[in-house]
Amino acid sequence: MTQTDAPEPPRLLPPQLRRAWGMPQQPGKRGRRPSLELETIVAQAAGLADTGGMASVSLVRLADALNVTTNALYRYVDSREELDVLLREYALADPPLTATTDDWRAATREWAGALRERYLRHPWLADLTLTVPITPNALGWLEALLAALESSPLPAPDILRAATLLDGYVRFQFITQRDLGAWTEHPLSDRDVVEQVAPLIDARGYRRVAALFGAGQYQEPTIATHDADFEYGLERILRGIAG
Amino acid sequence: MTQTDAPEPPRLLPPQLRRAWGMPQQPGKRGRRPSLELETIVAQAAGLADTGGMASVSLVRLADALNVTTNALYRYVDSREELDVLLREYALADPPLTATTDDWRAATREWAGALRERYLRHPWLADLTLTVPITPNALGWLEALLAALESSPLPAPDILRAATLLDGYVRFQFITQRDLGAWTEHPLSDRDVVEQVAPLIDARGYRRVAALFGAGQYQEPTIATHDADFEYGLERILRGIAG
DNA sequence: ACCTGAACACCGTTCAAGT
DNA sequence: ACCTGAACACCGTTCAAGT
Repeated sequence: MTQTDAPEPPRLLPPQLRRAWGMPQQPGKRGRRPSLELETIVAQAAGLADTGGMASVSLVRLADALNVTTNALYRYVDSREELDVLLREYALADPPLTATTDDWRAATREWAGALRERYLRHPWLADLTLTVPITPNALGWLEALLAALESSPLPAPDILRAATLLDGYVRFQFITQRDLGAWTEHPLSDRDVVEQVAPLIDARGYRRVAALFGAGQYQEPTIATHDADFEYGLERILRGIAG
Repeated sequence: MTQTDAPEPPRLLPPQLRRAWGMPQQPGKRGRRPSLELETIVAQAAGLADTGGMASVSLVRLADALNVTTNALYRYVDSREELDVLLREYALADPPLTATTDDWRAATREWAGALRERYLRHPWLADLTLTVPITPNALGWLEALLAALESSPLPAPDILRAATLLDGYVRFQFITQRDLGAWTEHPLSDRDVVEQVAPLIDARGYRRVAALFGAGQYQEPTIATHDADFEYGLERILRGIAG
């Protein structure tokens, strides 16, 4: 007896995606009612991350903050990995509305600025493993960017590449600034260290790097320079795209 | 009694940097001779990472592979964090020689290609936390890029920003391709899933994303398209920089 | 069906020995 | 000075209960 005439049960999305897409897990089953909502769990996790960074988010601490046992969380989430996916979705909630302007540069700049704000608000967003957008909010951001680029001179096959370039730029630019900032606050950035390293740099013959060190370009970035640096790279990319 | 007339002992670099710069730790002290070399430890760690990814590198497994106790490693390395710094240096060993050409675009392309090869050879390089270059090999790469950009039309204050842009581009471009590739091999990329997600995308009104899905642009990137995608973004950046 | 208690196989790190 | 043994405070995850 073959299986062919038994109608294929509609294959479900993997649970990870199902949850991210907000689909009910086991609709209408009965028994003890859950004491938590998935949303409050994710919100709590985001709160922990906002306060102490991604390093302070663990299932143990999360459960603790929710007054539950660690294991109880596995009723709501399949794994730590899925929690991360949901955290990403949380930070990307309410993607910007599709722009209606004809000025694709302005629309793209607006998009990039909005995404950058998400990173600034939830710096841990940069710590989540980059994944191909397949979840609703991530796709919402992609949709908005595609809309912005629609009036650009780009040929169709280049639009996704340009979108990837822009999305990646916002991300890595934020990371660079964040880590550079962390370094500046770090004891290692003491003038002392720079003075210690300088002769080593000279010894290696890195004269261009030495010049940068000498010019103090490695020190004390301010918010103003942060914004200017962000704009700089974005502008170059826009010009490059415009061809 | 003040401390002022006691000559300040020459402040040493933090041990982390000292080791990365190859300076002897406690020169000439005597006692039991070390059974390991720092270099073999780092090489072994890199080997583990090459084989099983960054996730398979732990002090426990590393010590095991070296036939030592975990704690013994602390004679050579201050912390796991320092091991990561040294791993980065390992992957960036022998930075490219400073280019002598006048063609800054060609030189920059060459630089970017060389860095990309490092990522391809040691994919875990992308998993290490990005830090401000203060170690010899990282600075060597920066020096080479600054040299390449020297004949460009960039004003001096923009050179470091352009360098950051290029360095970041190679990194995030690699990450994007790697993760997209991992996703394509992943069961989630089944045609089934795409078919499952498609109606959800429609329901959200993401018509541009839906078009991409329909066109199959989300599927099966090849090495050829990888190279082409890399070139695409690099070319845009170069054009943007050239102004 | 939910939640707990107990347990497992891992982490990185520290301390008090031994040689 | 090096290395070991033992211990600590953490991880994520699984299983067998209890209600």
